[in-house]
Amino acid sequence: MPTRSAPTDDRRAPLTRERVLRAAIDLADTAGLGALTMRSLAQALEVQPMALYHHLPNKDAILDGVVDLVFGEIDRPEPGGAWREELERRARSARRVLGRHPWAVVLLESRRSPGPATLQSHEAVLATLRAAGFSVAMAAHAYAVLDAFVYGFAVQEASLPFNADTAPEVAAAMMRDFPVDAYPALTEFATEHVFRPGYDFGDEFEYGLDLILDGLERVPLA
Amino acid sequence: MPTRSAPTDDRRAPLTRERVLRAAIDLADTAGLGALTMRSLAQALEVQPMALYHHLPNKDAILDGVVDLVFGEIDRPEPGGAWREELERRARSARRVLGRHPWAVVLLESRRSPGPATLQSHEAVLATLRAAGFSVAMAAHAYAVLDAFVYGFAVQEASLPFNADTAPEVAAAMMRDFPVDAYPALTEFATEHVFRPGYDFGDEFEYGLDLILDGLERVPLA
DNA sequence: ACCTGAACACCGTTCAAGT
DNA sequence: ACCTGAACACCGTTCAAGT
Repeated sequence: MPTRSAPTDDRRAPLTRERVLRAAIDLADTAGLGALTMRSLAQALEVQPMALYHHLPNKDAILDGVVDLVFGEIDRPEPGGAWREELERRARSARRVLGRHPWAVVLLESRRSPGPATLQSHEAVLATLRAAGFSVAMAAHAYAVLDAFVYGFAVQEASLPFNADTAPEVAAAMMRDFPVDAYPALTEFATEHVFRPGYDFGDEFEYGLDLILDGLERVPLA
Repeated sequence: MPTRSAPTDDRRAPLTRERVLRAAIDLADTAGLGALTMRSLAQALEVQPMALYHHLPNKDAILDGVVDLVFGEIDRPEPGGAWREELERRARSARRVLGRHPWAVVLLESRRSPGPATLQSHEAVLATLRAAGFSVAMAAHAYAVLDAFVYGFAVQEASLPFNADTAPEVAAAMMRDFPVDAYPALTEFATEHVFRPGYDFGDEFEYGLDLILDGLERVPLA
């Protein structure tokens, strides 16, 4: 180990594109996307705001870069492997990564200039499907339905006002002034299922993923 | 008809919550979500920015209100009807509405305080599933996978940099400096399918919707 | 080559005031 | 009751300058 303090004194390391993007992700993870401003990012890096513009052209480029790093965290399927297992692994990884970076969910699918990690991710999925015998048209169908589900689920999960642990308190608060008569099915749904101890919305992910993969398995590949 | 000019001189009508929200939707439809600021909204209503605060507490409340109006545009399924047809109709309607208001896609599932139209929408879906014999647990599965797909698809569609008409030009521009060797599956996918005349990403919606509804039909309701 | 300081044209929002 | 004017504490970004 040449330098023992590499991880701690990197506030003094020279600014690089990489360091700026990593700091941006840290900031969004801890304080949310709204707290990610050029000024707060500069402060986190102990530098003046204008120093950032020397490494990235503008804030949009920072968001593009950050999205590509997040895409890079998602496991890629192995072309040539069993397609169902490989796509399952990728889907679960995507959900896990987006769980770590909930602020990234709205960014991921809305950026217009994909970076290399994003392209490699798409490449790996398509190559896996083609290697398994899917026609180009069927691969398009499969990818569209799978990705819509994975991202849609991540959006819903990221916006839940509670998790499995905090559900009881949130439930009590919501029910206090909820017009139960106007929404009987919703009330039944909440009181008898969603807010019961043991219910975890996250479990719906595996159900939906299986349903979609079952459907893709049943259909002719060409 | 008591007043012949009701639709045209409503710039002079008194400000109401309703008028503010309608103007906000118009502004976002024509100029995007980024152009929706308190100041631009006030200008569209020919009023000073601070006048808005008399009808809505803050910008967040405007976004909440706008989301609820958009939810209100989505057809609700009829409980007691054939569940598959009813949910299909709702899903198609949701996609159409989100196509009209692409800026709303990122807002719809990320707001924390649902309005009455949002609650009625959820109520109608759950009531339809329950009336068709789905158990509460199965209704939760069905709703989660369907909604994740519908919103996820809308997100993807809203962020496509092209539509069926403009695809050829966009394709040519993208291919000019695309590293085809690094992404062979992606290149094949683009040149032999997605950018071919006649391909419409929107058609993937019907494929995925059918696949999911087929899956739900096959599964026991309880 | 890399960073800074001051400024510009924006934000959402508060507060005190007008009618 | 409803709207306004001026101000505050923020934004992203440009431009000219420092080392």
